[in-house]
Order: sequence, then structure tokens, then C-alpha cells
Amino acid sequence: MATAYTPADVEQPLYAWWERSGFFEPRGGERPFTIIMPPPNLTGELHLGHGLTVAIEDALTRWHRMLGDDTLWLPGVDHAAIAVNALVERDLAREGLTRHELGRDAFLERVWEFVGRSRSRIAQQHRRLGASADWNREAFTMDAQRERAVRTTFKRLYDDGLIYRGERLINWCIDCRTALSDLEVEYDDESGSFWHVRYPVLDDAGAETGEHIVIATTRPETIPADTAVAVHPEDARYRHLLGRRVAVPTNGRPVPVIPDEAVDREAGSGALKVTPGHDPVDFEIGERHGLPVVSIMALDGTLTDAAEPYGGVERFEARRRIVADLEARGLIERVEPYTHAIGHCQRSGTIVEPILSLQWWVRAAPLAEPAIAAVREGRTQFVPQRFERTYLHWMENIRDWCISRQIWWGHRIPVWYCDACSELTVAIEDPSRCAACGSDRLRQDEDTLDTWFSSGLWPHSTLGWPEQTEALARYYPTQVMETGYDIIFFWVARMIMLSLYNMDGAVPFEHVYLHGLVRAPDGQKMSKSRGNVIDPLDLTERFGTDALRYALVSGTSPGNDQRLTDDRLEAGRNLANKLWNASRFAITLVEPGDDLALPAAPEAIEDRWILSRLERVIADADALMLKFELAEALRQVRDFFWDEFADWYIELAKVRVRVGDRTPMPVLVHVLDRVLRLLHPFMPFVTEEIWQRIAALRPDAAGAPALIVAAYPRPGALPRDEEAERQLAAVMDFVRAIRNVRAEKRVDAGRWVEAYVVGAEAAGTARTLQPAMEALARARPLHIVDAAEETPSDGIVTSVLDVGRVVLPMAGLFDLDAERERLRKQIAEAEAEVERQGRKLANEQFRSRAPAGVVAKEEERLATACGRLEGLRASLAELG
RNA sequence: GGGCGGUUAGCUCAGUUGGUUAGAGCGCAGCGUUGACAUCGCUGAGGUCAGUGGUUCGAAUCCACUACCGCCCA
Repeated sequence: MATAYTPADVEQPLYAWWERSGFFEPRGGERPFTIIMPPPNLTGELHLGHGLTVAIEDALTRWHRMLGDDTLWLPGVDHAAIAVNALVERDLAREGLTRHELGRDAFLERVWEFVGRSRSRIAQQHRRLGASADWNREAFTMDAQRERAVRTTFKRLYDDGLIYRGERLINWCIDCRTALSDLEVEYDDESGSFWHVRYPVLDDAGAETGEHIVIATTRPETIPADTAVAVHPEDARYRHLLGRRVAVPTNGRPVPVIPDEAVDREAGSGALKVTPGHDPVDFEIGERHGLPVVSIMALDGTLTDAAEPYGGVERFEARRRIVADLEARGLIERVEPYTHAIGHCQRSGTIVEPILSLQWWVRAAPLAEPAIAAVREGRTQFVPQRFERTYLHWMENIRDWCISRQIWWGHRIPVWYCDACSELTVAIEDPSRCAACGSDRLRQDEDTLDTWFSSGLWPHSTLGWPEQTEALARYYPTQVMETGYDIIFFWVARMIMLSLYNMDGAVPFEHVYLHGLVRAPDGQKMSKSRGNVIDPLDLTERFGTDALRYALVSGTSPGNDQRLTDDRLEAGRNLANKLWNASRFAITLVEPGDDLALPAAPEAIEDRWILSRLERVIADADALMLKFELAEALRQVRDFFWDEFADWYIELAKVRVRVGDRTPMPVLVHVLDRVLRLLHPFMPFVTEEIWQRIAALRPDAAGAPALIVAAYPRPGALPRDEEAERQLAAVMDFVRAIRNVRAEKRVDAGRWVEAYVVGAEAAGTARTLQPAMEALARARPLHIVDAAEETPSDGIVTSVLDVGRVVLPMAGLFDLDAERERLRKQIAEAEAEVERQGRKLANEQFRSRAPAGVVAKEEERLATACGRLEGLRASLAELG
């Protein structure tokens, strides 16, 4: 074996072997365990967020596979309608073409070409990250199976009256030339102006009275579409104007002054221009008062003839011109700077325009009701739990969902209009005749569906719905949906609604595990515009996939963002290398005749100790994994492996082996095997690579052809050995104390020193482990004596521990004053401790109210501290 | 405006039913090629747990308020 682990040599061959061997497919078992992978967008490369998704989901998947569950991790990709549509349009633009010039079919052909390339790249990247997903079942939101699910859902919802077509205010993106749902609009605070505009008050005859009412607006370009001015019904300033009419200043059109509770008296002048055609709040006011809706904006962002004389003028230019014209007429009272939230298209960043439009909608409230109940009743649980509130709040205030998009890439709306009778036909299969009149003069709706409509079906459409497949029966409901908290509404909420609807009220998943953002080392969000995006595959090449996964998992805690730093990646790489070398040591130590079967009851106390510690770690890891505390489980195993097994057990074993004792061999191999199993979900490659070599030493005991399908350690296999744990803790304390004195007194590292170990209880064990202690502390001769026995009193350095003390004769290096000073300092510390404990125990309140166990513990602690203090004082007295 | 999260060692973060002297990795200082590993080993320094008040025998942990940072919804 090479002296260092080289990820590049093992990762790809191992992955190919796993995949070829069918290890990623469900392998039967009593309980199913299913994770449906959140489908990455087809737009481009995987980023570190996907890396985290893989690291977590693959860890859970591999863990359950090793537990023997019937494990399915089902992968797929999402067609990202608007984004991909825009991407291909941008390519066309470079050739001087528009999609309309090209035509729908030719355009879609080009999209499918792009999709093919993108899909295979993403699949390849997933493999490099070690994802053990069942690629045979890979799904795509645009494949035939998923199209059937989409159309079936659409028809069912339509037939149930939960999908309707309606003319309402929508969010229109002028760049993407499509309607957007509310969620696809992002609000940013921007500084703008608040224009205070005078609207002339009219008399009954329609003539200006000379009086004005001042309204404040941030959007003067919409003034031509005003259909009222609203004031608060109890606002004394304007009460006399209620029922009067005022003139829209751009065109003189008379509009009423109306009372409405929605008006904020504090904002601006307290009077509000009402523009139902271009503002959602105004639209609602308009509905309450039966106001007409005037639209003045075309889909390209220019004003229409309805805004004369500004017809054909681009919206921001129109704003400038209207302001200038009003100013010229003395109708601008003042302008104040104003900061307010402005909606932008999530995709293009363009300022979104609310306009009136005929679109398809999902009636959300009836779907939300069972989705609320499912979470309230705990049938679906969020990890971390706090996101349940976020989810419920959104669900309880849900609004109808605009699902039609004016782009070509996506599921075309399965609605056909009849030119003969003007009825419409909604169908799963393309109809040839009108359902109402039988005419064949049918035109399919030109629009496509919101991408999230198809991904909302993901937990059941990927398993074959609407067909009643075996997979659906077996793997639905799934156990875990693992994704980022940033798409709770977009995706998680909609999956719950649509799955409950399609699956007769069965929840899509039992747990929603939400991870946070992976941020740059400086805490900034990674984004293309900042130029700080890190490619996960670069990291894989630099540090190894296992290191990347270690870094991601060890830094994650449910619902919280994390920074990915080189430090963490290095820690992962170092751990892989440490595993490699510890294993290399064990493997090369094994000799042909060695019996590697673990004895039922090992005799050596260090064997008993490490096996007991292993048992404890297995139990801890098991409990933590169940609670989705992956980072903590990983840390526990890592610490056990490095700080106890490598630093102590291996060192102890070396001493025995050196004198021909072969009994540590089975323990060495066994613990290593268990550590590899425990770590495999997190660091699959290095653990499998080593495990293959370990298994080769004892083929009879492996129980599996590969670590990926070997059994995960379960608690309770071996008994705990408290005694051995206590004894070894004492031995380690003695060794550390000697090392400490050596370092403090600057004894050359190679030089042997004489030492006395004094300890009543631990003396027996110390004697047993004397050769090991000598080697580890580099102390010889090492005298192990009972407390009553004599130790030298001249020229010694003493270290008093809880378990006893160590004494090192230090002739030549000894400085009486320094030693006194050292002891005094320790005495002061011990006195403080005794005093603190004494005070605590003297407190009657504490004795009567604290649990007995706690009191006993504190008493023991006091006794230990007293013993230590006594020892220190005696040592000081001996110095004279 | 409503809601949520964060503030712990120089840096990045653990600390999940309140109970030893608050931990880790990295960094820092000193020593070190003793037959797995310098991607390493040994030893050490380093914290008023954001602040104030409260609950409690006992608070980093529970409550209230404040400050700063961030996110979500309107």
C-alpha cells in the first residue's frame, strides 16, 4: 500500500464497480426507505448546494442500505422552463433569430438538443460525487411518463373546479415575456421618488373648482389608468370630498373620490390614486367598489393608446415625460425621496409589471387545507421543526397560483379550444374532436405550465403515478424529502398539496429535512454575478470526493447556512489519509498464521477498553443518525477513531506485538472494520477501498461482497466494560502527566527518564500495562508503587492527578524554587476547587432540591479534589 | 409591519430534555524523522458564552428587554 491515500486512483473505478454490480438498486428487505432526489435544473452545472444535497442524501441512503432496509434513492432532473427557454433564446439571438421566427417545433428541437447534453453532464457530476442513486429509474419532468402525470393532474383539478381560467392581475416579466407566479417575484428595497400630484376637484357639472386633492405616487406613469381616488373614510381632511369627482391629470377623465379602509392615512398625503389595472392592492379596492379596470401597458412594456398622448412610449420614458408634463402644468406639489420594495423577476431581474391578463390558475385554498392538517397532525414532520411555522403561515394565507406561462419549453397546457362552438376540451390524450360539439376545428392552448407544477408531482410521478405501479405501492409515502429551506414554498409545500390530492390523502414524505446555504469562506452567498462560485468537481479533484463530503456534512446542521473553507476540506483529506495509514499499519502487521476471529471475551484490558468504547460510539452514532444529526454522528466516530483508536489503542498494541504477542490482531482488525462501516455513509470511497483489503484478510467474516452492502454496526453487540474504561483513563492520565513534565522541563524527546507512578486503585492495571506506559511516556525505569510505598524525595518533580500521582527524579534538571512555585500554583487551583465544591455541598437548598444523583456526583468530586489537594500539600512539604 | 435565525477561543463552528474546570478543527507557541501516517506525533497558551434584568439550589442552555448581523413573509 502506498504511504498516502490517493483519491484519484480509487474513486472512479470503485464507483463504476458499484454501479455495475447493481448495488444502487433496491435490494429487498422488510422496511422500505425512500428518498426522491430534488431534481437539479437542467440549466447548467451542479453547484455546492447540490454537493451538500448529495452528501446528506447519500449518507442517509447508504446508512439505510447498510441497515438492511429496502433502500431506494431515486434521481431525476427538472426542465427549468423559463430558464432553459431563455438560455436557448439567447443562443438564437446570437444568430439574429427569435423563437417566433424559428417556429415552435424547430425551437423545441433545439431545446431538446441542449437538454440531452445538460442531462448527461449532470448525471456524470452526480457520479463523481459518489451518489449511490438508482440510475435505472432516473426521471425527467419532461419525459413521457411525467407528462402523463402532469396532464392527468391538470384534468382532475380542472374537473374538480380547482383549475380555472380567469382574467386577473398577474406579474408580467417584460424580458421573459411571460406571466409569473407570486413566488417568482423577488422584492428588493430600492430608492425612488414619491411624487405628490395635484388632482383637480370637479364640480357637479364637471368643471374644475380650483380646489385640488394631492395624492402621492411612486408610479406616475400609471396615472392614465386611474379610476378613482381613495381616502380613509374617517379622514377629516378629505371627508368633504367623498362623492365628488376629480380629474385624472393626464387626460382630464373624471373619477370618483371613494372611501376605503385600506388607505393608510399616514402614507404620503393620505389620499391614494386607485389604479386597478396596474396594482394588486388597487385591484382589490376596485373590486370592492366596482371600479372599471383600465389597462394602459402593452406586453412589451410600452404604454398603449389608452394612455394617450403617451401611447407607444416605453414605461420609464413615459414616467419621465408624464412628470415633466405635470410639472409644466404646476401639478407637481413636491417630490420626496422614497425607498420601497420593488418586485423583480427572479429569472431576469427585470422590474415586474402587474398587468391584467387571462391566465390559468390553481384554486389553492382547498388544496392547502389537507396540507395544513397533514403537518399539524405530524404525518409530515419538518427537521428542524421551526420551519413548520413558516410553512403553516404561508399555507394559511395562500393565494391562487398562476400556472400558465407564455413560453414554449414546458408542458403545453392540455386544453383545446373549439373554433366551431367556442367550448373547450381538457384531455389527457390529444383529442381529435371537440368534446362538446364533435368538431375537429381544435386549437391547443399556446401556453405552457409552470415548471413547479410538474415538480410538485415528483414524489408520486417518479414512482409511476398515475399508473398503479408496484414501485408506487412499495415506496410511497417516502421517508425523507431532503432539500434547501429556500424552496419550502416553491416546492415542498406544493408537493404536499398535490401529492395529498393525487394520492388520496397519503402524505408524500414522513420527514422534510431542510439544509441551509453553502456560502463562500467569507460568508457571502455564492453567485455567478459575484464570481465566487466554487465548482464541486474542482474540490473533488483537489481534495478527493470523500474530503469534500466530509467538509459538507461536518459543517452542516439542519436549517443553518454554512461556510465552506479550505480548512474543512483539508480536515477531510487528512482524515482519509489517517484512515488509510492506520489501516495500512494493521494490514501489514497481519501475518499468515494469525487467528483474526474476535474472541468472545478478550483478556487484555486495553482490548476490553477499546471494544467497550466502540460499543458506546456505535450507540451514540445510531441515536444521532436517527435524529438527523449527521455532523455530530460523524464527529463522534472520527474522534473515536483518531483520538482513541489511533492515538492510544494502536500505540498500546504495538508494544505487545513487538514482543511477539499476536492477541491484539483480531481486535485491531475488528475495530477498524467497524470504523470503516460507521464512516462509509460519509466517506464512501476511502472506506470501501480499505475495507476490501481488510475483508481479504478474513473473507469468512466479511458477510458481504462490498462495504456498500455490508451490515451497519448496531448497538448492543458487545457488553460495555466500565471497569476497563476507568482503568485505561487512569493509565492515559499517568502517561500524559509524565509527558507533560518532560515537556515542561524540556527533556530531550529521545531521552529516557526514570519515573514513579503512584496510584492505589489503578496500580494493578498500571503494572499490567507497564511496558506500554514505558514506551508511551518514554520512561524507564518506571516504578509502579502503592500509595504507602516510598518514593524519592530529593530533586523530584511531582504531578498530582485525580487518580494518583507521578514522580520524576530530575537530578540536574531540577530547580527547587521552580518546583515549589509549580506546586503552589496547583495547590491554589485545587483549593479553589475544594472551596467551590464545599460551598455548593454546604448549601442546604442544593442538598434538598437537586436530584440525589447530582449530589452524589458533587460529593465524589469534592472527595477527589480533597485527595488531590492533600497530595499536592504533601509533595510541597517533602520539598522542604 | 409580522415572523424566524445568529452573536461561544485569533478564524470557522459544536454544545438537543439546566448539573464537573464550556469543547473541536484550523491557526498560534515549544519540542519531535522512537518502524502506519509530517495529509503526522507530543506538550501548551487562548473564552466575563453580545449586553441588561429575571426564574432556579444551579443558566452558554429557560424567560423578558436591548444592541448588532442575516433571512423569510407582507
